Amino acid sequence: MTVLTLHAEQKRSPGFDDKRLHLLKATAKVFADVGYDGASMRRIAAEAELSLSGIYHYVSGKEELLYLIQYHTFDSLVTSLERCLEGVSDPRERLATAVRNHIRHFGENMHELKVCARDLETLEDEAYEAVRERRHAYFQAVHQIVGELAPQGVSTHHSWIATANLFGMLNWFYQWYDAGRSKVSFDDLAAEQTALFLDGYLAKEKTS
Amino acid sequence: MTVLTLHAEQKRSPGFDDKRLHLLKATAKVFADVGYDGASMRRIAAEAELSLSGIYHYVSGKEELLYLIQYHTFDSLVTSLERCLEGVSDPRERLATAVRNHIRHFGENMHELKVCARDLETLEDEAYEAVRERRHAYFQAVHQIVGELAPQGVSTHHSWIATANLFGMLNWFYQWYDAGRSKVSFDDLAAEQTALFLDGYLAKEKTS
Amino acid sequence: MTVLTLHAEQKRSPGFDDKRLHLLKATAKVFADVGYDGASMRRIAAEAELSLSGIYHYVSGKEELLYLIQYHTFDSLVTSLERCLEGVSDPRERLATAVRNHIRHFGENMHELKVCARDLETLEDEAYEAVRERRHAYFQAVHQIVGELAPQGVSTHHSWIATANLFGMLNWFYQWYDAGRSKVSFDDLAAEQTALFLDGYLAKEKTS
Amino acid sequence: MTVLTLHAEQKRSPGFDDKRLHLLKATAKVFADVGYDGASMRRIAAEAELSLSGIYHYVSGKEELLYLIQYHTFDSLVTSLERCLEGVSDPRERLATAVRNHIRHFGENMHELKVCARDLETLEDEAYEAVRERRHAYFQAVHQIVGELAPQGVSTHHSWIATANLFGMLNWFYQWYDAGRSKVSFDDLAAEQTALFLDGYLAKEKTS
DNA sequence: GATGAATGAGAATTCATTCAT
DNA sequence: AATGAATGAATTCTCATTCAT
Repeated sequence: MTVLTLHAEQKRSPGFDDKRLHLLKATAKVFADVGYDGASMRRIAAEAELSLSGIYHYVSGKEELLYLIQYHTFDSLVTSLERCLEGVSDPRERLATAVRNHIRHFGENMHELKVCARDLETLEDEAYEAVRERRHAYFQAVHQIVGELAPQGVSTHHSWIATANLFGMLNWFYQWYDAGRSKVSFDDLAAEQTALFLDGYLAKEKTS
Repeated sequence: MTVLTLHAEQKRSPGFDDKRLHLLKATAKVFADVGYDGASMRRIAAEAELSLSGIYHYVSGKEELLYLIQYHTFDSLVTSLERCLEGVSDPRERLATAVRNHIRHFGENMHELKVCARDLETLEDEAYEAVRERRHAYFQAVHQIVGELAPQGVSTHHSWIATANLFGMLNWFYQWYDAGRSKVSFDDLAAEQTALFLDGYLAKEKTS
Repeated sequence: MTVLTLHAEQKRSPGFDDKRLHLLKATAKVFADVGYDGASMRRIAAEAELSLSGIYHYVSGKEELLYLIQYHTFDSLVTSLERCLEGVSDPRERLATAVRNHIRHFGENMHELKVCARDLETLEDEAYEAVRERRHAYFQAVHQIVGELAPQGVSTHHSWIATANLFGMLNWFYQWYDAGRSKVSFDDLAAEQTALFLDGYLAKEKTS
Repeated sequence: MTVLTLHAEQKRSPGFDDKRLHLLKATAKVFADVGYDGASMRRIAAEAELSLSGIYHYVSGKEELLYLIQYHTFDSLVTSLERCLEGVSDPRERLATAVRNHIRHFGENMHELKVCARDLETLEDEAYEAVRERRHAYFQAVHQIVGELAPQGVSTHHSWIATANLFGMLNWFYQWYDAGRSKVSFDDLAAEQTALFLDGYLAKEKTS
């Protein structure tokens, strides 16, 4: 697969990247709806308002579509997290920031995140590894924030599992959050999840 | 679709149900590995050591396979939860029991649970509704336990979201738990997750 | 490619091999007409009076069709040559026998031979090697006969090139022989080619 | 198809014909490698270092590429044969000259000749006829030389078949001649083939 | 003169399913 | 009860070609 090389800069005509982004957005929508395997190139083409073969001008195939979506998503998460954390030093506040960043990103790019959750194991070989690297970079960034919350002698193992559970809380919400009907704003939800993680359900209730 | 009627008792030859169970187990393994859409009946047949057309003796088609796996899974969760809770009255202990039950079930039926998480929205119409009903029954049972933890005036809305987050924590673990390598036992993990939910990360760390 | 393993015995239902042979005949006709690349599976299916997907019951794909035709052809040539040569010891007569065998085979299986000539370099890897081995076995058998014609100190290099030229004469005839119109019988043609090779054009003319 | 009209002079910009020749050379290489049907315009463009659509400035389409290559090849053979034969009157020497001319041409334009051998029947209608006319002109020229070798009462039928066999010998060599490895020079090969045709294998061996 | 974008037609192949046996 | 044969529909992808720029 030459998926990776395609990610490298290939200056093409102006507007090329815009249209490609448009295609990726449309694809994410379809993938989110019916999954990678359930999605047909025909449907993607329809969603992107392109001809079926037109897709292959922007992308080498279905796999590359998935790759670009996933890589881009995790890369954005890493980047935006770094930016959000600048100048924030209080450990609790750092966690709150990370959760808020995650949930906002989720809310604004629900389709993409869903694709990252559902079809994480679909890619293979180099493409899988490239996504995995970004994903781990993001996980480690959050893991470090969690670790710094309780510095005195908490094992890495403990904080690792806690981080994994935190991500469970955060990521699962695509399963129950229905943008249209829900009455919780993203920031409120993030605050609630931060509190739940930091102080637990009962403690939180006392203070709320 | 006549998926639902097929679930009703149709006494066939002796051993029929055993073989059907065997088929469902094999199917769950394949679905868990490559997803519903990615799975071919041929591969399922191979995994179940049946001929391709032999499958259609036990089941009306691919959709019914998914239906039976999902319905059975949520139904088992509801049933086993009820049995586990018998005689347990302390609210915290009831939650611990529920979590333990969930995680044990998860651990022993990882394939099926993964199929329930990944391909939740694949079924349609009656089959979807039937599964949804069992799923909600299970959710409500746990939701009630959560609600009873903080009886004085916590809004249903709050406890609902807390329950959803709890399920996120619990269900996400198929994404990171590698049966072979992990050093946490299921019960230890359940205990940790219960503590995390009840007292939060910091509180837990103090007492551990 | 699993092309080679498929050639191994796989006892299937009775009649399977008959139908497969029928398919191969039809395929050879199409390949001979428009070449391997120019042939569509649709057209092959039509020629074989099978549904498009029905082909895939007998054969793993287009490549295997080509492989089976070519392997079978060279294998038959080797086998029939051996049988024809039994009990023939005069060197000139042995050559005449070989040429006659070749041309008869050609005449009766024009399509297949054409496919062997035109699309010799299409197959790859193991399939190519397997065909090549049979092809070389056949070439060597004829080469040996040629070598035995002039035993006293003719270099292998000379006899090799002479054999190659002989095959040129023999094989090229699919380019000019039109079964319908031609007035030469296969055996007459073979005799003429043998004489040409052995004695040259002028010598032959003197005696004819 | 307007293939034929395009061959007529259409004075375009200076350098046009040079570039077109370059394109034809590149095309012949690709056609020789993978055949007409196996060749894609994309690959031809890459080989010619042109943009895909740039090809259509020089040529009306894929078919015309094949047409030009084949027509040009047979036309060159006719022309160069005529020139070579000037002043040569000995019948045997005339044949030797014709063979030498053919093999030299072959050696220097292996790709083109291969395309003429393999994809002879691909063109249709007018384009096919135009090539066929040149091809026949060439065949007849050689046929006449062969006929003159044994003037006294050899039937045209006999000499026709002998000529066809001669062409078999000559043309087949693209199947076995590997420019890199072979130790025979083109002229030596031509001499050997002339001798083989004139005196046969055994006679030749006596004198060599 | 040259090319990137775009596309309709068609390619090989796989799919879930049916049915005669 | 069980299965091999068969198929229509749909899959991803490539093709030669056109056209606006």
